[in-house]
Amino acid sequence: MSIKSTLEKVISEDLAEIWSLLKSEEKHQITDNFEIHNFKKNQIIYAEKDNPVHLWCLLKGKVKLYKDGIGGRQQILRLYRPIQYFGYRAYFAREPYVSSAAAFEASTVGSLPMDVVKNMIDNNRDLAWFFIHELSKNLGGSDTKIVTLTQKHIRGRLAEALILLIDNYGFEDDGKTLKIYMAREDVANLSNMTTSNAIRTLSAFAQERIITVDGRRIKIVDEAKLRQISKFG
Amino acid sequence: MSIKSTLEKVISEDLAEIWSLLKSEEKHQITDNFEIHNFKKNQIIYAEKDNPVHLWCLLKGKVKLYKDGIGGRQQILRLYRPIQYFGYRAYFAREPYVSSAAAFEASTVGSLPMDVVKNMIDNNRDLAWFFIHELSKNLGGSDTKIVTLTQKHIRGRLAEALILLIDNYGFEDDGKTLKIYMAREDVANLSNMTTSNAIRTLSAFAQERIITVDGRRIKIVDEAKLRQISKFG
DNA sequence: AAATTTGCATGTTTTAAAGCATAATTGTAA
DNA sequence: TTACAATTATGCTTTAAAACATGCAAATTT
Repeated sequence: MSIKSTLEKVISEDLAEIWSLLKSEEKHQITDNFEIHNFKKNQIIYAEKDNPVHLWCLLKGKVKLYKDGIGGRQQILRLYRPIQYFGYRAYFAREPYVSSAAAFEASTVGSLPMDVVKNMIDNNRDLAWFFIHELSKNLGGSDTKIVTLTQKHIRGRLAEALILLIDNYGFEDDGKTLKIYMAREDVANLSNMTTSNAIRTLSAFAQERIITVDGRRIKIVDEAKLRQISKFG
Repeated sequence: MSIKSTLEKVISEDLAEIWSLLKSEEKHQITDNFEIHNFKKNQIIYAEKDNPVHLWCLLKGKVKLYKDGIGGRQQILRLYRPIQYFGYRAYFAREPYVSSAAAFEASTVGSLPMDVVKNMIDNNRDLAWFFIHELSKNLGGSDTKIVTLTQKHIRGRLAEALILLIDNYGFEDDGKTLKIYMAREDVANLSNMTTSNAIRTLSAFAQERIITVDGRRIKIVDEAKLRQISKFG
């Protein structure tokens, strides 16, 4: 099977959501310009201050969007799973990236030049709406995050982070084990706390039988309790 | 002069940015559906959890977009000046508002039903781009805010808030006095701190001759120093 | 297998900011 | 004009979380 037909297969099978919005000339535009990249665990896909050139599409693996802050502190802003798109905001805002993207684990990512995307939006109303919708959802999420990360206490923030992980990556077949395995440091960077406090608070949750922890394997035992802690703050 | 022609005048003079993007049928659609409202100081324009129905356009005055958090603590997310648009994000995200909008001072605001806006976007590529661009800029701003509000110290956050006020509302004719007069509580809500600490830190800045404070009149004496404090954190 | 690094865990100390109390001042309504 | 409420100002106390220190275990490298 040729590279090109493999590509078309991957694209047409995996990009369902956007793909179905496209006309056939647009599909050609994509297959001609789409490139597939493999990133290793922790490899950076793009970095803050870079100029946005591509739309990125996560095909396989997990990707984090984060921002480096003060004293090496990192804040994870959003998590991506297949099939999701990222890296387009800065281009639309006509500014360099304000955040960085890195592979959380070995990942396969497709790229498409943003000028191609721009042309497609110009000629496809549905595609324009797709991005308006995505941007609007993300903006609501970030506005909400501003308040929860600044006002909730450590336990509330960690509970919320765990719920985010559930919503984003779901459970293993047992219906309890989180389908993402991340370092304590990343858990901390997700919930705006130090690594020490992430460890401490995870231990506390385990002691209270809200979760069980076995290395990076986290089992959610009492999701209701978790949501309750998240709400209180 | 009839109400309608007044309206057309107001609209065509003040809505320059969007207006110039419109075709003439669209202009009629607007004048037929556009309503003008007056809000008193501190009056709420819409509230969190409401369903978004209108696009709002600030014609005169100042408006804050904010979110009520824990224990009555309020976080100001964005500030609007004439002529700016707000209230559309939630509609595009197909969800209720996650934040509230209130007049900071006596303000005049125009409203236009979002279904009209939707139709216009469907038929006007430039208008689609206008919203994609606005949403993208706002998302970058919120993502940045997440990090500065969680990681910078009080002085850095206040300095940043003051710079935001400069950028948003500018100076009086003297080139030094901030063209917005807000309660210490609002300064606090803008920079994620308690009212006490906003007062304390403003006093500290005054003592260090970075600003002068006379009631709600804030004069920026040393903007460079302010930017320096904001950067350090 | 030994050595070294990396990540996890937990206790102690320090500190930035919140919380609370109390005046002083200003604005506002009766 | 007085009376009342709201806002601003300042000092003192408390506390949540960071910072720091140390130990242990697992994973990697040599």
